[in-house]
Formats: sequence, C-alpha cells, structure tokens
Amino acid sequence: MATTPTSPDPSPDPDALAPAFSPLYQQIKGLILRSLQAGEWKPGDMIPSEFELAARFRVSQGTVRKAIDELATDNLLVRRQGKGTFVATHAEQHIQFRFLRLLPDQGTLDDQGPAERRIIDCRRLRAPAEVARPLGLRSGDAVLQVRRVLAFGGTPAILEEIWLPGGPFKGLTLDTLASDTGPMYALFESRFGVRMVRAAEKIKAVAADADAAQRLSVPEGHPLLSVERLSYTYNDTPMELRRGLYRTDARHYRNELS
Amino acid sequence: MATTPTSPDPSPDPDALAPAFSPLYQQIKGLILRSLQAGEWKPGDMIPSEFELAARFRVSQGTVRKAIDELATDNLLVRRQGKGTFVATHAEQHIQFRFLRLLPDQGTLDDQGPAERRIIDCRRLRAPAEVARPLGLRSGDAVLQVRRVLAFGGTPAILEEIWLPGGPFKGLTLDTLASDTGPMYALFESRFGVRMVRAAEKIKAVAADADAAQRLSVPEGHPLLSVERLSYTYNDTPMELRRGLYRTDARHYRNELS
DNA sequence: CAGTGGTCTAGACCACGAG
DNA sequence: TCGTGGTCTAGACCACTGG
Repeated sequence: MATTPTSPDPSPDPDALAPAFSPLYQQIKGLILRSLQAGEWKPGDMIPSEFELAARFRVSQGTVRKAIDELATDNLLVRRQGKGTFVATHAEQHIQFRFLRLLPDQGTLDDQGPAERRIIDCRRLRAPAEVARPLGLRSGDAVLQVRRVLAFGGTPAILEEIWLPGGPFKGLTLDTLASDTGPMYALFESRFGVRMVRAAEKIKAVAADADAAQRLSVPEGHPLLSVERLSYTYNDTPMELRRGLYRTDARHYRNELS
Repeated sequence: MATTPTSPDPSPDPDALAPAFSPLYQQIKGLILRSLQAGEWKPGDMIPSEFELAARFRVSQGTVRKAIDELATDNLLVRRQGKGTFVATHAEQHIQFRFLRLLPDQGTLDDQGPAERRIIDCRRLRAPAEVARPLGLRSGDAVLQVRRVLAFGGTPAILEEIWLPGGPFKGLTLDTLASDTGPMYALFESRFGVRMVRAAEKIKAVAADADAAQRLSVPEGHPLLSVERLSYTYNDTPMELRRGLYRTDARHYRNELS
C-alpha cells in the first residue's frame, strides 16, 4: 500500500480482462466503504480523524482526505469542521426530505408542518415477478408490502405502495411503523441496519383508478404523477421498491438539472 | 493574492455586512468564471494549463487545480487527461441529452435514433406576466416564443413551448431553427453566445387539452407530464423558460436521487 | 519525445468547536 | 487550549495524448 499508487493489489482472477488499476485514494475509499458496510461505524457516529485513518492505512493524510471528500459528496459521510467526520444518517431534520421532491406550488418552505401519515396495511406476501426482479429476488420470495397515505394540512397528497425484501426486514410490522414518528428511512437504519444511499425514479403521468381516486379524494381519471422508486444500500444492492401516486394540483415535483 | 489565503482582496464596499472571506481557490474559481463569461475562452476551447493559470494568478498549481475541480463537477469545464481542460459545450454527442430525461420504457439506450423535430411556429411577442417574472423581465418586454413537437420513431412524444428573452436572442427566426440540426442549446452557444449551465424543473401530471391532444395524437384528457423548465446561464441569470408536455405511455422521466 | 492532467506526499498554517 | 477539518504550497512521479 505504501509502494506505487497503482499497485493492482494482489488479487485473484489473473486472467481477467479488467485493468483493475486504481489510485490509492480509491482503494482507501473502498476500505472505508467496507467499514461502513460492516457496521464498524454506525449512522451518526464520528469516524476516526484523517490522521488516524492515514496511520491505519499507511498513507498520507491528503490521500485519506481525497477518499473522504468523495464519500462526502456521495452523501455517505458528513464533514463538520472543528468536530469531525460523521456517518450520514436519515435521522436529521435538514435531510428529512432528501428523497421526497414534492413541494407546494405556493408558500415559502415546506414549513406547512410535517406530513401526516396513515398506514393502510402491512402484509407479508410472496413477491410477484415485477416486484422480485428489480429487488434482485426470485418470484415467490417473501416480501413485505406496506401501503400508506401521506397528507399535508389534511389534504391527501401521496398514495404509496412500498415493497421490502423479507430477509433484511424480518420483524417489521404495522405496529412498528405506526408507533414510529420520524423518517421511515431513519427507522430502517436504527432497527434493521439498512441505510438507503441512493435511488432511481421513473416518473409517468397516469389516470387515477377507482381506488387511488377514493384514497386521494380526486375524481376517477384525475391525472396523477406515478413515481416508481428503487432505493439502494451500500453495494448498489436494491433494498426497496416504492410506487407512489402524487397529487399535483397544488404541488409539484422539483428537479434540478446540471 | 500571494499573502494569507483569506485576504478579502482589497475591494470597495468597506461598510458592507458581508464577511466576504473566501478561500483562495474560490477566488480563483471566480476569476476563471469571469473569463468564461467574458468569452475569453469559448465553448469547446482549451483553457490554459494549470501551471499557466497558476502563474497568471500567482498561486500554486494545486490551488488552481482545486478551482478547476469544482468547475468541472459543475459541468462548466471538462478535463481530458493528456490533452487539457476544455470549456464544456452542448455540442457533444454524449452530452446531447443532459437536459432531456425522457427515456423509453423498454429498449437499451436511446439508440432509437435522434428525435425528429417539427417546429410549429416562432413568434416575437410581448411577454405575459407569468413568462416575464421567471425570466427576470418586465411584462410586455420583447420575447420570442417557439413551439415545436419532438417525435421518436414517428410517434410524437413532446410538445414544447419555449420562451426566450428578445435581447440576447435578437435575430433568431424560424429559418434559423429549422435549418439547424443538432441540439438547440448548441445553437444558442454558437449563434448567440448563450451557454445554458443549469436548470430547474417543476413537474406535474395534467390532462391533455384539445390542442395538445391533437398534436400528440392522444385522446383529450389523456394524462401528460407537464415539465416547466427554467434554464440559467453563467451568473444564475435565467435565459429560457420552457413548458413541455410529455407523453409517458411508452416512455418515462428518469431521475437519480442521492 | 514533450506537454497535459492525475496522484501522492509532507509540512505549514488557519478556522472552528468544545472544554 | 487542544483537536478537528480546511487551505495552501512545493515538489516528485505516473499516465495519457499527440507529434
């Protein structure tokens, strides 16, 4: 590790086509990532200082810094000057809505108070094919399905259907969810050790069917935003499939392009 | 500039409340940005090497590097190892669809061929209030309105209404647009010196009105994605307002959250 | 081969937060 | 006052590109 920066790290797979050359700081990044996955440092924890990590990995502080820089821009770590570097968590006020992009058309911030949550049901099912595939499961594997409605100021705004793999979320019940206040992703961290790191969404415009119309208090056929989200944990492992129907009469989905 | 890093740079405005302390590399970033705005280097051009810039600004190469790093992650510059650092441009194949997030539900890449474009009209108008405000103009100021339809494989997919400030885009005509192949934002760069740097979109689900239904070959009332985009040039100056209606029967709007 | 960006190091000093 | 991250520097060497 202290030799040339691009040492391929004596690995198996000698006849592989992959170049597998990577800069030292990328290797360090990988090592830190492994510690995160292994739970050596939990969400909210402070990780060792840059100098400590530099000593542990036998590299200079600047190299550790660059690794941490990237992990911080990926939102896996949070740097706080004068205090230390911390494992990112969903249990923070200003991070609450990192994955919820629905904002009111009017009005300043989302200081309309938090969303009111009403859980419809929470069932243990066998995964249909179209749910199993994106989650990397096999059809028929055990999954949890949660359905709920989010409302703002008494007006229903979101109808969601959440699919979770049965293994990692063993023990999740309606009571667990109902008795919990705070972000659902924070619950996943504290109770199941599952941290959502990134997500991809597919958005369409659809017409409300009878059930959705009733639950969202709109006429049948009313245009709704369909948001299908696949969320990933550390190793790009998909861990949640979420289908949401958003009312967009008084709200909009905000997106920044750059 | 070669003294302490946080020297406020002997500037006017002595009684300002602003702290105005900023790291050297941020100041360098600002200077590079000014050269970009001033057109010292045009889109596609190679900018001076890191050492040249370091000499010009009387700082070390590492400081210039950090400034360029940020400009590169903001997509204002593109680094090419062994060649140099270049001013980003929309006139590149792999950057074509940086702002168009509509992808086919099935199918590999967007190798369905490029979009077919049909311009409906291009008119010089006085800005209505709801157009003037986001563009930072006054109601009644001269604006250009372009309407067009994009189709993929013969099927119309997008109906767009584009509003541009009359000043910067003086001389833009239907012929200019019609005779141009390639990305519209590339045309803006080469003909008007306007480079779009970032954009914000507001997305809703709406029902097709009679006009939209006819132009997009869908029944009236069909759910469509309404995408309202405000695009900005260098100084966070809004330069384009675009209202699009997207068919999402066979396509979806893709978004990555992190 | 020369020129460019990319990586790594080592050391100095600053800014911030907390005791 | 101390420990943390933040900035800046200077110099060495590597990797890629093109003549």
